[in-house]
Amino acid sequence: MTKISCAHHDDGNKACVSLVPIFNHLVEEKLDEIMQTVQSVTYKKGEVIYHAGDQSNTLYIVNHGRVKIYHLSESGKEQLVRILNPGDFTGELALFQQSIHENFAEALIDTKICLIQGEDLQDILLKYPTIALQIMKELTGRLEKSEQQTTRLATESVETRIALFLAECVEDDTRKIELPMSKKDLASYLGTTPETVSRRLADLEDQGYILQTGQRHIEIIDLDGLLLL
Amino acid sequence: MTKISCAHHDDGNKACVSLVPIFNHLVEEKLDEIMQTVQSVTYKKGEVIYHAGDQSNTLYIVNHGRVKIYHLSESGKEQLVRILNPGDFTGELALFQQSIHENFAEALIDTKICLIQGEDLQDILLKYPTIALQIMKELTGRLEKSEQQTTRLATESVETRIALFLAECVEDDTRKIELPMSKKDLASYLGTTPETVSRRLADLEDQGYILQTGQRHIEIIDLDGLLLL
DNA sequence: CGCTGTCTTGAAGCGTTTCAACACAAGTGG
DNA sequence: CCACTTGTGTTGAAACGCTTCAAGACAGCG
Repeated sequence: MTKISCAHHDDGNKACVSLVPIFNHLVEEKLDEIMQTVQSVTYKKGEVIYHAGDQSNTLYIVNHGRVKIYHLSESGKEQLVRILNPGDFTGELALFQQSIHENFAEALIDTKICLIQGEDLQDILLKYPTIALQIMKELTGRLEKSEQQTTRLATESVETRIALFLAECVEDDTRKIELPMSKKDLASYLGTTPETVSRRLADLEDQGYILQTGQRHIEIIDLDGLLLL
Repeated sequence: MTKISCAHHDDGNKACVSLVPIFNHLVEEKLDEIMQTVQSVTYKKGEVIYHAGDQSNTLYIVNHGRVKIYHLSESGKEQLVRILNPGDFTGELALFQQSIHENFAEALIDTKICLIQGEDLQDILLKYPTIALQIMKELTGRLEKSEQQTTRLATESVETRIALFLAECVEDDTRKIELPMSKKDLASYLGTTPETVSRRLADLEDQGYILQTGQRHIEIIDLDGLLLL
């Protein structure tokens, strides 16, 4: 089902590696060296990349496509942890310990992933500390985001969480946003249910803050108002 | 109120730096070098180390004492993000960007903190990549914990969150645990209210899972039972 | 086109919050 | 050392927000 190709047999990998933000400040020669250690795998939409409980010491880097990381609780409730877009990576804990995945990773669309083994990456990091700094930057950013999400779940109402999420989706200039996921997944990410998301969005629309235009399309009418909720 | 001392004027700093897990694999000579860049500050119980909104590019390492990091929402609700014990650090985002604190840091007891400026630390990391790996390990651990906490807030009931928290407080051997914080702070950490914590703990006691012995002391009667909630 | 999954809307039920009152512990000053 | 003060912890009752279940509308895809 999945296609595995070894780095030095696939020139496409070079594009892959150089695509990744954490590597793209490096000169050609170093990139070649790193490529030697990289494998790549492709997944079709809906395929599971790893399961909770799987053991692994591999770093996964999304080359192209889109991946969702989610958790299943004992009671069967799904919680979306994050979405990976091209250049994003996951599995970093595996760098330091033979660890067990807590979450599931699933390809949302056809996706190509680059793999680096923990030991290989550790060698690379010791040799090229600037890469380590890049990864640290990415990790601290993600940590900050995760703690922010924790705080919101703990202290804000669903309406406020939705409003803040929408506000963060706004690109400069345009007032129109496209939701990066289905409302079902959005509900899971925000720690609520699809029904409640639907109701609160309808409320926000009634109150004149937003306009729902299509399945995943929303127009922000009053951004400042949203942020005051 | 707070006492600032420069590293090379205070021999106590050597103990400080070598205490810190991320540094304690280094040889003497490197420690000396790092010490040159370290400042230390002491805070009395209750003093605020930094405020949300403060600008900073400093890494804070707790030498001795205890610090709580918490967030205040617009509505005035407090959310405890984490507790720092000796050897723990915070402010890592500041390494890469002149950033603004999202949270407050407050000394829970008399506390001594070591400070390293972002640029200094960046130099150190490039020179001694093993330190970068240590910090990455710490960051990934914290990220995993934060995502776990997010997931629990999103999918588990207060009772389950309390049960899981208690289970994690259990040291091997003993069944008696000491809560690492007040019940008020625990409520804030778990995203609920002191009243609810009080009620759910009473429930757990009625159901025979635990025994409340003192203000911060709980005896676990049925650990397996707790984990099945 | 008809299937399947996502989205919406309604009504009932439940867990949690809120407010208020009281018990209790720790810390302070007379 | 006790009384006083302050903050934490407990318990009750009412109110609220969210979830759940069920049924129907809608969109995407074979």
